[in-house]
Amino acid sequence: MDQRVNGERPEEYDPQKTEDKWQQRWRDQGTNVTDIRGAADPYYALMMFPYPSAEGLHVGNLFAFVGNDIYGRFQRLQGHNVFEPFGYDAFGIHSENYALSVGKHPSTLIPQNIANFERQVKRAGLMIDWTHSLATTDPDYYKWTQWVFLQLLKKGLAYKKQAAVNWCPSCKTVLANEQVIGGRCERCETPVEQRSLSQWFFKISDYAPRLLANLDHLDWSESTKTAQRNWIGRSEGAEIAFPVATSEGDEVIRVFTTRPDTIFGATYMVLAPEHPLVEKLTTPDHQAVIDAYLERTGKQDLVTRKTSTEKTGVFTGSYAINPATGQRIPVWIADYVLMEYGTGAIMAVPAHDDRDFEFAMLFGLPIVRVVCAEGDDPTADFSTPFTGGDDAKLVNSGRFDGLSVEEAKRAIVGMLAEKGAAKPLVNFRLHDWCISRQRYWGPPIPIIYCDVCGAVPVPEKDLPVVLPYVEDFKPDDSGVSPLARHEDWYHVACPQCGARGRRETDVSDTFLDSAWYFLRYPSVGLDDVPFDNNLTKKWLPVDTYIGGNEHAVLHLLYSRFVTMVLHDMDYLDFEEPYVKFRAHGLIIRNGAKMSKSRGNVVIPDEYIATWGADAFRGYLMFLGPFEEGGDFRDASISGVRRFLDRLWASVLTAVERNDGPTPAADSTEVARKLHQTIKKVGDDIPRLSYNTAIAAMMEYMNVLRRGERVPRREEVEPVVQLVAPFAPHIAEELWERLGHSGSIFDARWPAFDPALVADERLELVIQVNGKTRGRVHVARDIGQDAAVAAALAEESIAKFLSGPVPRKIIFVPGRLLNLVG
RNA sequence: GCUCGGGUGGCGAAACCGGUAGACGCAAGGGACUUAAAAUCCCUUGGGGGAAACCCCAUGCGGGUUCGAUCCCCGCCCCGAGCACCA
Repeated sequence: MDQRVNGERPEEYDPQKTEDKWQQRWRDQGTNVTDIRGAADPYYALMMFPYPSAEGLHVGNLFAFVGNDIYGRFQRLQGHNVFEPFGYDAFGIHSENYALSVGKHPSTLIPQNIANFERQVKRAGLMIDWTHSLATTDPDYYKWTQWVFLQLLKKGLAYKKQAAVNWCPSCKTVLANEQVIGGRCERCETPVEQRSLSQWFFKISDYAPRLLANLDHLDWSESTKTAQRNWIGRSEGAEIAFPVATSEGDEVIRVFTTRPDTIFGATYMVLAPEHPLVEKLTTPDHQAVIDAYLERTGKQDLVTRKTSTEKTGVFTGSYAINPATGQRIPVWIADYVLMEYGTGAIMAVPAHDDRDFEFAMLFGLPIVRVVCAEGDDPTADFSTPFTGGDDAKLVNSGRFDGLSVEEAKRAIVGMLAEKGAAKPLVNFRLHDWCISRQRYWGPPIPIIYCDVCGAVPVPEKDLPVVLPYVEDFKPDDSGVSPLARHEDWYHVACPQCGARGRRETDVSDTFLDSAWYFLRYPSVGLDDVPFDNNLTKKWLPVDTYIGGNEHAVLHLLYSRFVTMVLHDMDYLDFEEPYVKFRAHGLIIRNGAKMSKSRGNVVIPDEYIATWGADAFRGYLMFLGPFEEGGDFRDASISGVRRFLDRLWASVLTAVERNDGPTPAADSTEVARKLHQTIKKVGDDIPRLSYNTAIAAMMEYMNVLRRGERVPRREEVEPVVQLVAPFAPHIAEELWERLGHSGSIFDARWPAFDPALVADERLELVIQVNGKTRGRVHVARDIGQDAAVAAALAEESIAKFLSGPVPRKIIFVPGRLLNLVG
């Protein structure tokens, strides 16, 4: 080493040794245990808990955890009592499918996986309070998951209905809408079929307006909020009644439309195949065709239905009356109209809707144009529907001709409303949350069916309904959970009347487990309440939440919903669970997605063994912006490791240094850089701009080590503190060697001197006609006239001006001077 | 198709409010140390021109606004993620 002081080779940095030592000490001294009851200044830094897979911790998980850990450690250095808990989302289809594939029971596999995860997470040096960890599979935990179900039931927000549900023929279970991706099962990609089963639902749709409105006030990643807005899917429009033409009764077809202004162009109607009026409206001569169509569409799986672009449909033989024109229009059935949205029926306006246009062209139905762009000929032929345009005006619409689209919407709904034929309506795409799973590995839904009393909730005092050990937990085609095979468990007395009863055999969706876990963490260990009132007041809502955007619409929406319900039932005094949420980016490997099949998955253990946890953490944070993710390249880790090596060497030499004179000018430059770095890192961490924070520290080390000078203690000590959130082990070790006792995380973040942050001399950029032509050294507070004089004094700058004096001067104090001329 | 990101050297990236484009790091080349190698340290490194001082070009493409555009506006192209017949 160049910087050795007395000729001896300084001790080399040995990450394994340092990291073992400090992990041991943290454990022994309870460094990371939060004073849950006594904390004066609580800060809840939460990361999404993982599903403990058999493969172990993925580098993507670790990326998220480290990002949160840095944030949490930084908050602690600011003086907060930081609570950074960890747990496992251990129930669910992933675990069960894996257990099936290796022929073992999940109740033996999951504890193994958790032990492995815990080892890996500890090796990474996260500031986790292990005295408050949980697994959703603990009866102590799912007791309260069942309790949450009972609260929703009590509030009238849980109900059972026979419904067409998404059925995965491979996993042999019902899937929530969110688990169906492009018509396929999100786990196994098998095309999803429709099945009719009796299922438990949560009325999340009742909360749609609030779930949407609150988003405006949340400090969340914008991309996540957008995803939720789209998922909730608010549309403003009107419900309009079309009387059926031939019926002697007063049958009407109700439709939802966002374009009531186009009603004069509604030339036919379409019902979804499952629409209840189909039977009534089918005329005898069309019966055979309709039956054949229903037979065909009923059997279709979701992939065919959702990916086929071709329109199909049949005429019922019946007509309805367009309430605007009074004309008879045919009523068709087609599967491009969905029963789940709106009323399951539409008025078709082929001239102004892509789908209706395609359908009308295919079946030769009339197309009437009722909206035109300004100056267009309404009678001209057209080959594509006209769906919008700011200057659009109504035509062929009687007394509404000439109105703009917005005016016409109001006027036409107003006119129809007077006749009782329409009302303004807001629709949401968000469907109720189906929580029933005909599977084994989940918390049993706490319901008992009694022949006398019907569906009876299990009394809260009898919770948990323990998931019994079932040797053969393989799901089958019956649509009944494997739990029904456990006779002793299945048969039970009715808690109300004592008559013979049977347990509900479905378990609940994994997303219910994770919808409330953040409420439990502070209260882990308490068995008489799901969450203690005082602890909840102290710690919640969560201060910062970090996780992946893959949960933007699933977990994050459900946990908001459950929190709102518990708030409405006076269990919580807040209705939004996460004050601040940031979605981290995705890590790819050498430009490609990581996947097992590509064989390019980064296993953290190997890298940590080679480079040390601190260097690995640092590299993960350095490879790209935290919120955007980045490209993991093996060769690049050495850069961060070299930085730590240099920090180590510099601190050791500074400690050994015999204090001699340091050139004044030099140390001033170092001091300025140091204070600028303290400011920069302190600004960057709260913005999650970890990559630039690390770059700033590297830059400082480069300045510090320039030339032959030996660094002074006060020049390295603050850097050790800055680096602590990123590389906690080496920071602790160096802190100790600098003569401190106790954890560096019980010290305070260093302050910077504002006077040193600002350079006194300024390199003013001189532009001529917007092009940089030079820079001059001037006093920081130089005025415009002096700056211009200084610039013109430079021949290399003045020569670019066409005349002796600039025509125009733009002066940005402290930044630049632009001379035009 | 719709929504949201993104496109900057050989590579990962930076530029925070419209003001020095490429910080920091990797890789590469050269040098020092070494019997040698590794490690370490120092130097060079967007492209083109020039002996040099310097000059020109350059942030996916084409326009525009501006004294000045990676940044704002209009029109395209490409990549990624999500949603997808939602009336």
